[in-house]
Amino acid sequence: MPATMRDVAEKAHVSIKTVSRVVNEQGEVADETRQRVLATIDELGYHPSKVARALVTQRTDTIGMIIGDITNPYFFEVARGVLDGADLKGYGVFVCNSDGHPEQEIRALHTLANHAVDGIITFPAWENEAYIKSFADDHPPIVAINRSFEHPGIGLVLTDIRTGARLAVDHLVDRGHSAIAMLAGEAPCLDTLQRVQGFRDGIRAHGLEIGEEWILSGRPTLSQGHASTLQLLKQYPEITAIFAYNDLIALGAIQACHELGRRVPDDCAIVGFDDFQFAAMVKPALTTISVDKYELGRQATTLLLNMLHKPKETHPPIHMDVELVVRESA
Amino acid sequence: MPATMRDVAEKAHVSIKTVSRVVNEQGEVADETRQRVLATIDELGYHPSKVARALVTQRTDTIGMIIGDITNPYFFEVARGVLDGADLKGYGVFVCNSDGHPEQEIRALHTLANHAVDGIITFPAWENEAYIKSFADDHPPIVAINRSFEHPGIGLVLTDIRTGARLAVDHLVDRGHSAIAMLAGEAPCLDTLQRVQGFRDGIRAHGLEIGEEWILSGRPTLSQGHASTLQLLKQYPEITAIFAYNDLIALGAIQACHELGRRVPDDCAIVGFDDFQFAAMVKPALTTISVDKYELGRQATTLLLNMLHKPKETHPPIHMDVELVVRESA
DNA sequence: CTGAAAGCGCTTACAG
DNA sequence: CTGAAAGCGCTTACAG
Repeated sequence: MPATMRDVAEKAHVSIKTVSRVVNEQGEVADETRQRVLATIDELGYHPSKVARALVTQRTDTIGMIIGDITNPYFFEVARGVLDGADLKGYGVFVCNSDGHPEQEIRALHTLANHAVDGIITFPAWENEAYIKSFADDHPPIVAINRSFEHPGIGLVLTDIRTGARLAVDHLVDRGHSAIAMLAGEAPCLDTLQRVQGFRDGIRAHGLEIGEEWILSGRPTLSQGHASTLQLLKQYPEITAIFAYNDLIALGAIQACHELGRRVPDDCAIVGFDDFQFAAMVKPALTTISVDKYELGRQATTLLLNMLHKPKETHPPIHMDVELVVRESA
Repeated sequence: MPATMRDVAEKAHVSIKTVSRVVNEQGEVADETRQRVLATIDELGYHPSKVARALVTQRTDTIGMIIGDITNPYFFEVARGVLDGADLKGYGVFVCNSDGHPEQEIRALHTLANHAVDGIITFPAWENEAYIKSFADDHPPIVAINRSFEHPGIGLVLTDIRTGARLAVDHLVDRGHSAIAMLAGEAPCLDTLQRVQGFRDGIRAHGLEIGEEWILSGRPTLSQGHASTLQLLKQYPEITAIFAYNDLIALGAIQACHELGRRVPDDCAIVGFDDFQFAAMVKPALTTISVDKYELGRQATTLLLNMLHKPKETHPPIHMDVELVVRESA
């Protein structure tokens, strides 16, 4: 039985509308009246109901975030940025987990819509491109991270992944490697495509030749990285360097190297991607491509809120830079 | 302009109430009518508005979660369990971040209440004990993790921390150590208290004597662990083993040992707490006290939902076991 | 500067 | 088996 606006109104001997006015700091209210209402609000411990307000304004002051793989630390670092960015602007965050399944992402999209979030931030499954575009037509704005889903109502935050992959290859070549393999992500996803493009850019620029069979796809997990590396190095022992889709895969690759008696980086150099929270703490410390994930989350939130508040304007994609961080693994 | 219940009703030539009945699967509806309504719902792509429903039922099918330190992987592993547990029961999760500040936690509590979440899961700041208890009196149920806040409306999930600390000491003594220091957490918090108790239990049981100056308090972060260890080992070089409040602190301690030219575990053994996601991947791999954080999150959610659905019943605290995991650091 | 009425999109008794 | 009325707690024009 928390106090309602009517309770405040009665106790303060004003109309409900006047209470609403002082709560929302809108319209002129006599100073004396305002003080009385404020005092009553305080006395009753009144907090306006967001639910009731939402029903009429159609805004909930809430954004939804769909996280792909919740065990991947990358997402949590982005999530931090989103949470902070939203909080700063008075928005709450409703979190869903798609576990990387396209159908679950669609379910999450509707869960969020039913809860009437004002906007959504997601790392869409590439399979959902068409669905999300049509979803955006009659739903709140969406910010898609690392996807080129150009469409009205969809804002884009894009990491310069291709350049990152290129930097990785350049570094490996610098260190004298020419037999460089790649552990890619899952197939036709932009994250993977751009890494592969950057990888090929580098290989080509340095006049190397790499067979397709040295580019392996797989889930972006530690165990996948482990398994793929085992397979790769057994089949092609001549490989001396690996560029991994992300740090988790790189970690798995390092484990595999240990098991195969290959020292990292001496017998096999490994470059990761993301520069996740513990990249510097593992053994050997990861050489990796760094992305400012927190800032990415912040930017995504800023973009989304801009889209909410200025729906008429165009909101160009935001680009995030990458950086090579050299540690021990390559 | 998503379809409303009235739109469906008009198009299907029934009353709004009948639509409500089929949506909620309550009451008898003629089969033919139901089919017609269902078809119309599908055709219009109708989704019931959670906010309208919430206004009348006073339930939002949403729980709130307040995360302490969002950079600490411990919380995210718990969060995964909460997210999954809630999703399984059709609940959404509204996430707030308190950053470990008591005032921010209070703010988060009210944000969640204003959004009318049905219940709240939090790792309360010990300073907020009184506040949270009185908050619980006229607000939705709360589940507090690792706090002995016994109070109506507050459910408890408690990790057997004291035993964990004891196991750590036993292990260190087993390995021949007698000069054992402790890097505790922040002062009068239950997490710290119980670890210190368990630590003293072990020291006493093995007939050792440890001065108070070998028990250092500090924030549960890597950099704090680093700084404290530097200070500790410079001042008391006779120390050969450290029990750390959590894995982050343990990691910092390991770094510090490296810098001081002390090998881990030979010159200084280190035991952590939590068994976080990368405990096995760091160098050296962490010996630590393992807690099933995911399960903890699941249990907390189950408890909260039970409290929601069976408010009359008593809901005894849930206890989580711990386990010693021996790796390389001790 | 302040208020009475209508309505946001649902559900809850109450009838029929 | 189905419907008309009231109301959840607010805000939005519209008056005065």
